[in-house]
This record gives sequence, C-alpha cells and structure tokens, in this order.
Amino acid sequence: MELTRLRGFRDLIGADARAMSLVEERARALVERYSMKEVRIPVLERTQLYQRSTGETSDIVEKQMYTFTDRDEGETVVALRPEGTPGVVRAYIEAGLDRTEPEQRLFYSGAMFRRERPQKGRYRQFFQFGVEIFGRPDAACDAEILIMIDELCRDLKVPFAMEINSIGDQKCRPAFREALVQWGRAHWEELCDDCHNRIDRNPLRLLDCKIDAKLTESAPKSLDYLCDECRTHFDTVKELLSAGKVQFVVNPRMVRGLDYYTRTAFEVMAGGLGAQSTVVAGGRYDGLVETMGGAAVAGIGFAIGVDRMALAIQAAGMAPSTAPDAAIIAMGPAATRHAIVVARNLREANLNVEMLSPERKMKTLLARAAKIGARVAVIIGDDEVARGVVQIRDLKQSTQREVAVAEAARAIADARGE
RNA sequence: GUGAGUGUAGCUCAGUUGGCAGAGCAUCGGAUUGUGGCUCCGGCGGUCGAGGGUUCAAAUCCCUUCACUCACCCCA
Repeated sequence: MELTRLRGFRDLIGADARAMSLVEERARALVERYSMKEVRIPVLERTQLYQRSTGETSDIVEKQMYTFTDRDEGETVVALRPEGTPGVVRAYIEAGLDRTEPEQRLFYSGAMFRRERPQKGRYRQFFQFGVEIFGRPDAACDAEILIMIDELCRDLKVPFAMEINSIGDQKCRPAFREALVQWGRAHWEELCDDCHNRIDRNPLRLLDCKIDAKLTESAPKSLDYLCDECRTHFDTVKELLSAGKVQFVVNPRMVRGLDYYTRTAFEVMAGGLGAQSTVVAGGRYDGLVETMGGAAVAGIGFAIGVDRMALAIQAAGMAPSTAPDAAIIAMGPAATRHAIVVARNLREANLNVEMLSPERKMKTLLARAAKIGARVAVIIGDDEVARGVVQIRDLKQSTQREVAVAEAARAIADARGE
C-alpha cells in the first residue's frame, strides 16, 4: 500500500476513537456546568498571529508550525494552528468583545498541528479542548479554573497530580529572568549543551532540564522574586484551592513554554503515559489581549491534551464499553421482516442493538453475538413470528427464555442491569 | 533536529554455522435439522519493509534507503 497516512497523523478506530470522544463529551458537559460558551475558530490563521502571541523564539513558532504561502495576490503567509489560545484571543478582539463585553467565559475543541518527532502521546495532529476566561484578573477565577480541572480528572477516574506555581508578571518577572541568566552564566561549565541554548532562548526552561535537575535546585526560584501583588494573588489562589478541597503541590520549578503566561501556571500529570505525561496545562496571561492589539483585559486559560487524556483513561482501564446490549438473530426472510421491527423497538427503548446477518447459520451467529460482547441474543424464527414471541438467550449465563415481543425490552434491560 | 530499538502471514512472534517460509492466535469451512464459548479435522493467508551487493544458494552477511516505536528536545 503506497497511499499510507502521513507520519505522526493517526487513524483512530473503535475503542481508541471512543476514548477520545468520551474525554470531549465529559469536558463539554463540565464547561457547560461552569456557564461557558463555545467558540469555533479557524484551523488556518496568519502565521504572524502565532509569532506575535506564542513567541518568536518558542520552538513551536521557530520549527514546528505547518506554514506556507497562500496563493492570493498578497501572498499571505498562513499556518495550521499549533495551539488554540491565539486564535481565541484574536476572535475575541475582532468581535469587539474586549470593549463591549470584556468578561467572557469561552471554550473550544479541535485539532492542532505541530511538526514534531512523534512519540507516545505526541502526534503531529493532536486534539485540544481548551478554556479561556477574559476580564477576570482575580484569584478566585484562577481557583475556579483549577477546581474545574480537578473535577474533570475525578470524573474521568484517571490517577493524576496537579502542580501549580507563580511565574510573576511584567513587573517582577524580568528581574527573575535576569537572575536566572546570571546564574546560568555563572554555572556555564557545569550545564549541559541544551541548557546553554536555553540561557539565551528561554532561560526559564533551565529549571525543568532533566540532565541538570540536581544543579538547578540551587537556581533562583520565581517565588522569591514575586512582587507584592503577585505574592498576594498566589497566596489567595492557594487558600481558595484548599477551601475548594483540591489536592495540589507547589512546584517552584515549573515554568511555561510560551511567552504570554503570567502569574499562576499549572500542569496536571497523569499516569500510564511515558514521557509525555502532561494532560492539562495552562495559566494566566494578563498582558496578551493588549499585546494582540486589544484593550488591557486579563486572561486565563488551559488546554486538555485530549489524545493523552484518552491514553490515560485506557491505561487506567476506565475506557467505556461499546458492547451491544442485544444481538438480533433472525432465521429466514419472514423472520427478518419481523426482526427488523423488533430491533427498532428495542432501540427506541434506548438499548444498544446489533442486528446480525440473516443469511448465516445460527451457530455462526451465536458465536458472533458472543464475540461482540452482546449481553443477550434475541432469536427470532418463523415459529416465534407466528406466536408473537422472541427467545432471549443470556450469553453469559447460557440461560434462555421465551417472552412476548412487547416484553422484550424489559427483559433485556433486566439482563443488562443485574 | 539528536539517539536507541524494531521491521518475517490480518495480529503476536520463532527461524541455529547462509541450504525447501514456520508456530500460536484470528479468519473461513466441516464434525447432519434452530443454539456460542471447550475439543477435533481441514482451508485461506507471504515481494521475509524497499533497493542494491557478495554467493552455486540470502529472511540470515555487506551497503543504501524507508517506516514504526521509545527516549532526548519540545509541549497539551
């Protein structure tokens, strides 16, 4: 086969796709309980949008974007979205919401694209479910967002750990950043090659280097450089989280890869995922809207890595069953006409029903019913049609009973429920 | 972008000093009528990732290349 899928792009069939959908469905139900509104944004945007917001020196912008020149007269340079936040911020400003109704609670869901080397939990097309709240600079909003994430992880029954940190704001972060650079220069000889690059490109990243982890324990911490406002904000967030009964740990070494983050940063790690274990991450970005040409409006948001969360669900054995409640076995043409009506009635009673091919032998069909995990087989032959009944065979217990057609849904629901 | 590992049947994998391409599972059929899982018998199934080289002979040795997986990096 020569027309295979592209590297890093996945086909998800059956259970794998179901796990993804489950994450999205639960996330949607969650955000609707939090009074959030959906926003649908384009997959393709101007490359400049990401350069301006995500950061010129971030790896995402520098080497991971799918970017190309469009064929119009202006030869616009466009890119497949590598993340959702810049598009949402752009849409928010473009709709004039920053001036007319600055306080907005928005969510989005969809595919993102980054041209990275694939590995477990990292694909070139991946799905994010994200939330952005504008116009809420207060710590209660941070806390509410973290409570929401906690709620989702519990709902999905995935073992997880939440870490939070504060990385300061425009006022106090420059000093911290400078202190890190100074520290890095002073320890140049002891640091690895990657860290040498990070000192210029993204000094905060020094802190989560795996090779130099020991050494960076002595590096400056953002928490020691917070201004009074940031300090108070962070303390309030922690206090509210405790009040909200959320388990978390403060990780003073956690940083964000993207330029726009300020103050509260957070990350949720789940088990069973290998090296790419972060399933939710986000933080506050109070200066971003203004940077993008809008009013000075606060912002905070996060994204769920849907692919990774789905992997975590499956690793934890919490993936939902897709097995039908009943498999219909019709013997012969007359019975088939009858069976198709019975199948419809059962489905209207909210049962998951699979009708098997009427052109095969009973023996084969029963074997198939068992294979697809059906709880019961509903057997209909000419004799049953004549008498207005069906045979309901419990495939786990190997018991069988005859019931009137009108009673079938009840009987199947009972078998399922016991 | 860097590194390591792996490519043989639909799947999981054997294949010794180079000598006829294998097993288990799955699938399809059979063991007499409309009753599955267990058992028995049989069938289908292969460009040994691809290309080149060495050799009488290559899945096996050499070179090139592609793909997949994991990790670094990066990040959700």
